[in-house]
Amino acid sequence: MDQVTTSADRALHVSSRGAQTALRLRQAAREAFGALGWQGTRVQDIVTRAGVSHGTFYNYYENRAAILTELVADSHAEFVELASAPWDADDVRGALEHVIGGFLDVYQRDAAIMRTWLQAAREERSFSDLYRRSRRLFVDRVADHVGAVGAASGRQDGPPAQTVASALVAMVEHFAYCWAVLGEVHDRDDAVESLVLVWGGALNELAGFEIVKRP
Amino acid sequence: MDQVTTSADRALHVSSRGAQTALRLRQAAREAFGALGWQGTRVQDIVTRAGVSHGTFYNYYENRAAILTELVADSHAEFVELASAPWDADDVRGALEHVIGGFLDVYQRDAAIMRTWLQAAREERSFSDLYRRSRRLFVDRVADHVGAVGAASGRQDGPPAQTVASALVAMVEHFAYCWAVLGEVHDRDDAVESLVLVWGGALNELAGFEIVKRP
Amino acid sequence: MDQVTTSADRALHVSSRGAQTALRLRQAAREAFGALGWQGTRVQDIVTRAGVSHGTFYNYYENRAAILTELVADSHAEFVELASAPWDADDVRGALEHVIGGFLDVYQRDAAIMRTWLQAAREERSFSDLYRRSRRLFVDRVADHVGAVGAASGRQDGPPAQTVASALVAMVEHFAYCWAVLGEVHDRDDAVESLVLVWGGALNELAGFEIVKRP
Amino acid sequence: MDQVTTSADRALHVSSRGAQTALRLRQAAREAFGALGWQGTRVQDIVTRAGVSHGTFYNYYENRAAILTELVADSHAEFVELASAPWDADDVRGALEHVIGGFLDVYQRDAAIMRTWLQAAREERSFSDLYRRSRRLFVDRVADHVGAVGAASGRQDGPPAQTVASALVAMVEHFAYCWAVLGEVHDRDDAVESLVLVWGGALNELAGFEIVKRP
DNA sequence: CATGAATGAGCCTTCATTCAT
DNA sequence: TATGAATGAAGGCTCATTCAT
Repeated sequence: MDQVTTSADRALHVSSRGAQTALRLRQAAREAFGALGWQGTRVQDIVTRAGVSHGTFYNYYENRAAILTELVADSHAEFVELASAPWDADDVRGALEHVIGGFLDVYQRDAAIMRTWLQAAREERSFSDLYRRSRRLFVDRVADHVGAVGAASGRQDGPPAQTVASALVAMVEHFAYCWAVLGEVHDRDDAVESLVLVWGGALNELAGFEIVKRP
Repeated sequence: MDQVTTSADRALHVSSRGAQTALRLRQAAREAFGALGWQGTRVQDIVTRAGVSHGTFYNYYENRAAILTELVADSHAEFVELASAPWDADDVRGALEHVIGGFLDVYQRDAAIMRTWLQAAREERSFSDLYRRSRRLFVDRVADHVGAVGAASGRQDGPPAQTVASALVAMVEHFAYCWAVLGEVHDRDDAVESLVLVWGGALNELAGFEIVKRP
Repeated sequence: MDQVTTSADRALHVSSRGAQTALRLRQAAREAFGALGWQGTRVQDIVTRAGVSHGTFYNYYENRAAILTELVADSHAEFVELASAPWDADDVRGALEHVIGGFLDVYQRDAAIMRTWLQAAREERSFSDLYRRSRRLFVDRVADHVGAVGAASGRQDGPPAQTVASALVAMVEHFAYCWAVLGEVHDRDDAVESLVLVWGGALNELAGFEIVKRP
Repeated sequence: MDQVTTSADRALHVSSRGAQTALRLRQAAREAFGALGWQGTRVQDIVTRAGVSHGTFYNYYENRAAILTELVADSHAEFVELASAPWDADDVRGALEHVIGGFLDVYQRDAAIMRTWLQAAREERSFSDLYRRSRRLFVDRVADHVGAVGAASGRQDGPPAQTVASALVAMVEHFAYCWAVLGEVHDRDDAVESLVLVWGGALNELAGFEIVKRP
């Protein structure tokens, strides 16, 4: 009886026309967020780019955050995949190059969304939660490896694997941000080499021998 | 009506009463920004905390950005000092521990301002410029050292010093952010040890020998 | 392009399928208005309950008001019938009990519509006109009786029959509203007895003798 | 720290200028509500009449409902006073004339607000609660009297005093509404006489003798 | 007949900033 | 210097209604 109805009970958008419009809105949002940032983007900026009316937006998304959520989900999925990729224990350098290179590539391709995501994370809980979860995934995975290397070395006095892992992930992540979002100039392959060099140096320190060999 | 008002009316706030008010506003702003963030803080939030009227704010600061600029300047100065501190070339480990530890300490003490600064940097050019300059300072300094170490090793094939330096600074910086702002849990000394371990590992890689010795 | 559409396209809804849909819409509207009130009910709330699409509504009704008009017409017809029912002049008490009891019963059964009708009457002229006409019917009829009773008493100094009648009808009507719509708790038979008592008392006053006898 | 600030923390309006503006807003609201009703009145309609800007309204009232609440409070206070007035048990007719006449006068003077109040009561809980409380006050008071009269008569078989009282109050109230708000034409003194006649007739029925004598 | 996507006018509310006192 | 009232631009969101399929 007293059932509450939301604007979402309006449309399912299963038709091809509806799907088309949703797609155009997403693309328009991607452009708008990229150009104007999270705070700078008004719903108006999105619908103008999409060539639809203001009201149409609300047939598809509850608000500005909802559409960003969808865009972010795509990037997030790619990171999850990267973080879950198998790892060649016999070729640590190769594995590092692959994962770090992949990370930089995804980050650069989605730079606009990454920037917006991080902006939004400052004011909307859902985005910061997703960011934290995303980061967690990498840190935990890295901590496993770091812990294993440290344990194999037989030395007991090193710093916690979680802390080392947090530092390594922070490096890659923020380097990617400075490069892809802030526009710091680096050659992509130099970047991978540098990050692998640092990461490898850390592993060598922990292992006590050259677990990551010079190329 | 015929009372003359001079431009000195809105003056330098050198009187002790004016200075008092300005101080209270700055402290109130620090609190407000810390609690509500950059986008979340309205001028109202500041004046309420300062116990002054709305209009008074504009006697001292042009707008919300102006007061943050002052607060940020303090933190920035500390970073400049850190980045310019002398460097003991004979005790690289000790020097690293000192600078990195100092950085973490400043960051944590000023966590609220750092958070706000970075938020504001996403939408106001002046803050992002200051951030870039601040970061540049560290990166250049580190690049000098990294370059020197690499040059001493006699090897020509390593990655650019600027890129390696960017990665190392990104690591410390973003680790500090995750720790002090996002609330990731790490012991302070473990954090320093971890960061020094990674940084030292990188230098050792570049040097080709143990320039940074195990503790 | 060259397909011709005739006005018959939007036609009389005489087909069994059309009639079905119209019926479902009316029932859905009855539910929706009952649950959400006049201002609170959107076309969406009706079509959702009816299980038809948004556009379909407008194939049957011009707007929200049109469908309420139909629902209200039913209730109105019942009141007209009540107001026009024959009146047993020899058993005034019995006649009063019958009409007042009938009024309460109709009012309670249609409480949801009555509530909505009166809400809509505050902002749409057509509904308030209908309300006025409906009320007029009762008042005029009662005024006839009151006038007759007063005239029979031979006294000339009483208040106008129209005014007394207006008061009596207002009593029954608003009591019914408070009971059926606002949820004031009264036993149905006590209610009839109370209203008849007051009404009868008034007639006795006017008649100057016990035209309405104690039960 | 995380204290929430509302728009109400903005101004206290203790200055004469502020009080002036608040007064103008209230008068403007009275006019606007009177002319346009509850649903029909936009904040814009109020500020235009008051000759102030849109934003100014929100310096004084949280929203449209807040300003009506203040206006309604005045009328409500008058009803409370009426309902609490002393009652001359020796001159029931005089007492009835006084209270009923007073009620009609207040109702007519505040007709615009009464209309708006009742409109708003259909959709905002606070207004309907106030209405219920207001009505309750009268009904309870009347029920006491009706109960006393019934008890004095020694007859046990009458309807509940609460139900009779509800009917009597409903009569006066809705008659006043039809007269003052809907514009039904009645002479004020005839109206009082009619209502007293009915009310008195009811008391006489209950008492079993002429407790309310013919004038 | 049914569908549901598209439209856009319209209202509410916030808040940075100005300015007369 | 301090005050706080006034301003008004700006943006979010709703929902009745239209219309092509």
